[in-house]
Amino acid sequence: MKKGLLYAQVVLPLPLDRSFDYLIPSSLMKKVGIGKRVRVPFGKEGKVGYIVGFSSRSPLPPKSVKPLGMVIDEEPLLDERLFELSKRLRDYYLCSWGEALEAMLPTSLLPRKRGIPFSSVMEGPLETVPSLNEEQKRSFQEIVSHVAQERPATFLLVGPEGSGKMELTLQVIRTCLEKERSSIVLFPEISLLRREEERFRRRFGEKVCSLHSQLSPLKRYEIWMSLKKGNGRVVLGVRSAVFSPVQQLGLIVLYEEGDSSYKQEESPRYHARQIALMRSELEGCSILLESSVPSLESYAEVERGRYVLLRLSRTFPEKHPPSIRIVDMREELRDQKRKVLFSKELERKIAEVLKEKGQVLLFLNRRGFSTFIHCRKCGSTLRCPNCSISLKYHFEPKRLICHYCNVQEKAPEICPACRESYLQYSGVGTERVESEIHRLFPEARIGRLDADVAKSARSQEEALTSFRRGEVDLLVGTQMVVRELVPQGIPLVGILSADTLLNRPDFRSAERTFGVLSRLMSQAARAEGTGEVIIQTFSPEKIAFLADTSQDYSAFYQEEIRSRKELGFPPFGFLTQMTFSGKKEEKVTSLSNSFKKSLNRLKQKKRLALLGPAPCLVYQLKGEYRWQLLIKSEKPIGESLRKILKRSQESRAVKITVDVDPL
DNA sequence: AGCACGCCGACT
DNA sequence: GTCGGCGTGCTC
Repeated sequence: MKKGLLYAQVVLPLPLDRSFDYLIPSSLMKKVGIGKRVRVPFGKEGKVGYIVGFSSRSPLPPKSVKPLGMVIDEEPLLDERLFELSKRLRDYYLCSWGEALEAMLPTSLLPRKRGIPFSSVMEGPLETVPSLNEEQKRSFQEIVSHVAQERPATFLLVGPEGSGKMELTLQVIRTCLEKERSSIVLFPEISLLRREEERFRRRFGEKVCSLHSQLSPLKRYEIWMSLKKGNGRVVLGVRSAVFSPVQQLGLIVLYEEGDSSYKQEESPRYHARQIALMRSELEGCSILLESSVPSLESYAEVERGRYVLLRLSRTFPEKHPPSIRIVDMREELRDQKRKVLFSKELERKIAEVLKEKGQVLLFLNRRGFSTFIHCRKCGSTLRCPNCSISLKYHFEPKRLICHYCNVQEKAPEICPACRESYLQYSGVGTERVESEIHRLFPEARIGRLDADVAKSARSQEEALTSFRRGEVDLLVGTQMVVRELVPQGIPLVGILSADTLLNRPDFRSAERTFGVLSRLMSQAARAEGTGEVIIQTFSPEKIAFLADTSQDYSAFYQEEIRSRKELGFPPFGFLTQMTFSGKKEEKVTSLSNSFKKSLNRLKQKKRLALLGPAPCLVYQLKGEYRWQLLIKSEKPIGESLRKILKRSQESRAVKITVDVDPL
């Protein structure tokens, strides 16, 4: 410690945009250091905070400054680079410094938070390295030339499942290891990580470690500390592992880079890809983004010459693309005089495939049995008491459930408003599809996979493996079935309502739809015979375009990028979403309006476009009113926004949340 | 965020 | 007469 520095500046794990000064007792003078954790008196209980700086004077009257309790760490938990990263995280995503630091540390180092104990140790003989084909070799050389010469670059590796993306990754990592460089490999979810884990271990043995929430807190802590010491060289993990304290970081890999789980939906609302880019700047590592369907943002970076595009095609088995049928549900409605779940064509096709002992996959992105219940007498709809959302009827557990706050009620026999028994259950979810299939095809063995089934990891895995093994003839599911299920391909894939994907009030809805359609279509690609995809929709023209371009990403890209440019949405400029929430609606609206006025002063200088304030899509959530304000800007506006926030946050009747680069 | 303090409504 | 609602201010 330098002489004469008396006060330590400490940040705390609270949403407070400031630090607190503490006197450094002479006994601790040798132990203090930037980035070290300290126990400090704070309020009633005291807290654990982080030293972020020192000063020789404090603006406070001397007797109101309290001394540090103790210095917890011998060495700072985060080295200079990660400490610097915490500042960038704080500034970019507008959280407090303390929150940023906490997000970077394993939960076992945070007070009052614990993970679920789990342990997996696996050792086996090291695997021999398969050779790459010509196409893979070219991509390999390209990446390795950057990594080896320490010219960091970001690569976008595009290829279908079975094109050897993972093998290529393994070999790049091996080259990194030869250069004493570590790697971080990120997966969207733990189940995907677990699927690849063994392969990594067989290849790299003890150099591999996994870092995720299923490990016991102690294990997590041990792994984290050993990484810091430079022991682990290949880290597998989900989103938060992007902060792994590995030494000599050479490469960060994001598997399925467009997956929305890379975005954290609580403060700090960071995106792992963005953090990877920050680490690349600070530590000079390369980034490898992988996907079967790249995100529009990443592809745009390729077009701008900032990312390097690498393509792989399928190796073995060779697959034939499926035939695609788009069923116009307007005609179906006209012919059958009522809304139907299955078009005649889809029903006939399911019957055919089942008869030939083939498998069927049905996709519908709505869970539950009925998605809304209304009274035919008085017209009222059954709504959640806390949220402005219609309640969904779930056959299991035969109750009405709110998908936002999870409130559950008994399903009423009579209308709660008019007390008559004219309640109609309509709107279709996966449970309803399951029961309908059961009625139409009583012989078929049916499986279902959605968030309700996936509540336990085991039943999720069960649903998948029983379909893979052919123990189930027909699987109905939500988003969770879009990744590859059967390596040889599925003869029939039915998309029951493409409109529920497309008609969402979100500028990314076309991209989302395209992603789901492309992935489902590749599932119907078969090594033997021809698979078929039947898409039911009320907007056949738009869906036809998205389906046709599924084999040609750049055609989709050209069209979509034009509309993004027209509307000024990403990748053209930045988006920041502000949400104002509180129990008193007029306070919420007035604060959101006055916030807009403050922003208006910056409008010219920073070239902002302000959309709203408008009620959120779910404008009542858990009993609170919510309004939002969307800010379009050319560059990040964190700094200006923080200043305005500081002035506006005085009233606590309204909570303000900021989401930078919202999804 | 958590906690204390302080000022107005329905109750043992 | 009290218990308790949540609006406001403070934490080094």
